[in-house]
Amino acid sequence: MKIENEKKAGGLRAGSGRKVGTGKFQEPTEVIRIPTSQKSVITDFLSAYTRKQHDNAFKVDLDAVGDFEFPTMHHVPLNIALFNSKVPAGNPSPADDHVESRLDPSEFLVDKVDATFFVTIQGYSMIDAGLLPGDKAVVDRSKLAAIGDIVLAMVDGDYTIKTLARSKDGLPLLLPANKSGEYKPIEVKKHMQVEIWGVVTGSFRRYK
Amino acid sequence: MKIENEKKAGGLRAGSGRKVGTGKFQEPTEVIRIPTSQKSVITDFLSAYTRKQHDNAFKVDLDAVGDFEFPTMHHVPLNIALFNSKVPAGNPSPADDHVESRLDPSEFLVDKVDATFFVTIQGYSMIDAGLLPGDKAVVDRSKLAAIGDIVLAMVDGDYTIKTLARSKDGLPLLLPANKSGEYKPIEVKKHMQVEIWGVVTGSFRRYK
DNA sequence: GATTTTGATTGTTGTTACAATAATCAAATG
DNA sequence: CATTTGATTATTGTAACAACAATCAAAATC
Repeated sequence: MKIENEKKAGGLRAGSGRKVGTGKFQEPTEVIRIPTSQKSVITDFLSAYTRKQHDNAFKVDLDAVGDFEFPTMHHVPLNIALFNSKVPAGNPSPADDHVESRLDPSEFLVDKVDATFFVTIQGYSMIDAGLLPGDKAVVDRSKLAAIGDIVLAMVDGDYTIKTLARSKDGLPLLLPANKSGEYKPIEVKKHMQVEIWGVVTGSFRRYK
Repeated sequence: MKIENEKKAGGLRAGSGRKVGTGKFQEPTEVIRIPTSQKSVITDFLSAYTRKQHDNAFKVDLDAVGDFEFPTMHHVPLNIALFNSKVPAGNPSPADDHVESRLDPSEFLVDKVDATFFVTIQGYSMIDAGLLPGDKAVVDRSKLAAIGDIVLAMVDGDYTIKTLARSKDGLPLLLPANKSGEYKPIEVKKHMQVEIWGVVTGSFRRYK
């Protein structure tokens, strides 16, 4: 037996309904079309982005939870000879002695695969640190930035790589490494939106 | 008055219709939902990606005989999270060089494993080429050295890394890359024992 | 009066559907 | 033989959707 309108606990409520920003991205979304081959790349980027959003929102240690993760690197280990350039005169052969050690660039450069990403350097602001345009900077999100570290920071929406320092009044300072003086230090003021995304732990490049 | 089937130049044609891969991305696409704030970042990434696809199209066409196939030469698992640094606001220049697809540093740096070794840089003679003391230079012995290449040479029993050039009289010249003038070019004379050991194809370092 | 239940309401999200456009083919035309 | 033509199929941006999740305050219950 069904009686209509017998009970009505619900109904029209002013201001009811789900609130904006309660979704995965905590902000409005939209739909775009992408090439299939780049889907995983973009979803990786977005998972990193959402992770950051959640980090900032809750300030909890998500590493313990392990919900979010970068793809694991299926890496084929290489072991390539590293030579000491002070090889004594004579006829040294790379196949023989004088091998300082054997190393794999990926293992050498990357500590935590799931906390590491690469950024391509633009501009000459860090040239004195040996970072040229086009170089790939290895960024480790898991490391705590210390004074003197080269860091990837987002300042008012733009990414920049600078040396982290502290000004006399205690506020953070982002220093370029370019003697020319073309690039100015960024003093972090209260009103600025600055976030340290990670510490630059290494770099690599190709010449040819 | 309409007469049906008066003229029909068209009609069913086997194999007719638009071909796959004729779109902007030259590959299948799909739809994903993204946070609105990241739309420009992702569209930048995609525009740079399509630009690269088009650049490569020439090479592909040369040896592509059968259907459409991408040169899966590096089907080797290469990974690590993408990051695409945002193009500075107000700068509409295409972001080609900021595109990072998944990257394995070892794959990126080493072409022929058997012909590659590493040398640790000492001294500041190549600092303007971005080679600092302690950096690991990637040396490929299989590549032919050309004028302008950074090479590992053995001069009278000592190893040195310099830029290969040619002097006015046609003899090889090994140029340092250091504006300070502290390091002098090495003019290769007849009586000298000079051997090019390989071409420096890349480098890498750790900061922390 | 305080707490819990309830149903309408609204945002989220992954997917599908669609319409306009673009590319392609071979028969028909000239 | 070159051009026109209309059917055909892919592309692509967007709209629509369905299932779900979150929220509210009235109603029911304690």
